[in-house]
Amino acid sequence: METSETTAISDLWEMLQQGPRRTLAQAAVDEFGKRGFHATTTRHIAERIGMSPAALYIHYPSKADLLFTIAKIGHEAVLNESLAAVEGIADHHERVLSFVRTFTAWHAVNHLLARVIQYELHSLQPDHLKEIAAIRRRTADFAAEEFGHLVSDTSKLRMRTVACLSLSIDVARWYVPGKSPAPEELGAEYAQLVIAMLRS
Amino acid sequence: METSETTAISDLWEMLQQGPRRTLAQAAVDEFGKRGFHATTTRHIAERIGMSPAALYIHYPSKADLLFTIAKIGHEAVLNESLAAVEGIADHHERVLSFVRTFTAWHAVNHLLARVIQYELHSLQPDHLKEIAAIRRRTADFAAEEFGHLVSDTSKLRMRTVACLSLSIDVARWYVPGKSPAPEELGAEYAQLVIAMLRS
DNA sequence: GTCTATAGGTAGATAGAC
DNA sequence: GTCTATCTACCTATAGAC
Repeated sequence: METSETTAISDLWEMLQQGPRRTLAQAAVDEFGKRGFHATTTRHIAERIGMSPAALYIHYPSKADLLFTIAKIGHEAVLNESLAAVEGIADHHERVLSFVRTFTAWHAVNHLLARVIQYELHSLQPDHLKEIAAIRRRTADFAAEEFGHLVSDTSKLRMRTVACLSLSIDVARWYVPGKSPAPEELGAEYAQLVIAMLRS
Repeated sequence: METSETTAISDLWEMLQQGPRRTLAQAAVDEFGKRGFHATTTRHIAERIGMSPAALYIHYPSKADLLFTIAKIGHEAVLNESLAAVEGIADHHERVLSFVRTFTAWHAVNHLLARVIQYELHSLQPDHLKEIAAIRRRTADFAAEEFGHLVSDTSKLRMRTVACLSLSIDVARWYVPGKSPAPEELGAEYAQLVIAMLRS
């Protein structure tokens, strides 16, 4: 089965209709990802797309809400792509391979978005964080269930799950397009490493 | 050999004489680590130790310089503890085990400091970043040399080194004292995982 | 060396014209 | 819906008393 990553990635922003609302969110991802949420001003975001800072407030009630929108889209995208990656695969080993390939490649391709959703949780308002945490829990639970089929010692499942997800998430921190390995290559390599970690 | 982690950790701030300069840096680590550099104000830091915001500027020329001081101390501590961890050990396998145990445990014990030094690089001034990058390179080179003795396929050494260091560094992101495994336990477990990754 | 008070700058957000 | 102009608040950093 083709994983049709390109299609999935172009669908990433589908829940925002195309137009200024989407354009602003995409610009904000680049700026937040580069400098961090608090170091980024509404002027940075607006300038990047040739608008005035005031334009942001027509489409979002606040800068904080823009971050929340991005976080929600990003986390739902990771979860949905992970679920889709194992769909129709019966063999546990193959399911884990496909999941880790997809999860890792996603963090490489979308490394700026990934930085925002993984490293700016503390910048979310409490009510926003609560909603985001629920999505993250679903992703972690899914991973634990998949990994569980390959870990014999159940007492080690929790720590191994954290470690395996952690390995792929951290790609967002160091990944440099052009310099780092291609996302699919990295995903394939990391899938092997995760298998080695789970079986050890 | 006892790794005498406690001693090493208490020596972490040795390059700052005890007094307000050290107190300020320690308070800043907690605040920067919790909220991020740009979200933290000089008032947050000063209030935590019962001083006025102005007091900071007696001991540091700027908030940016306080971050640089912290980054330098942190990165030098990681490097020095890593080098010390393998000292006197001849067997390559044992050296890697000891290094990973120490490197991982450091990021757990000092997870707030680790967050600052690993996730706030983009908040450093260009000249400061250059100096910090040099220390990071020494640590990465050291790791690559140690790991190199356990990786047969040399074409994979670079990616494996990134992955193995990445795994331990990301501990700083998710570690919660009391809830997460004890640092030494985590270090021992991660050392096994790294071995599995390198040998696979 | 530490404080209070404040200068100078800039951020998020709003008002009102078009 | 978008802009220009601006308000209010707060942040870094300094001045000057003690």
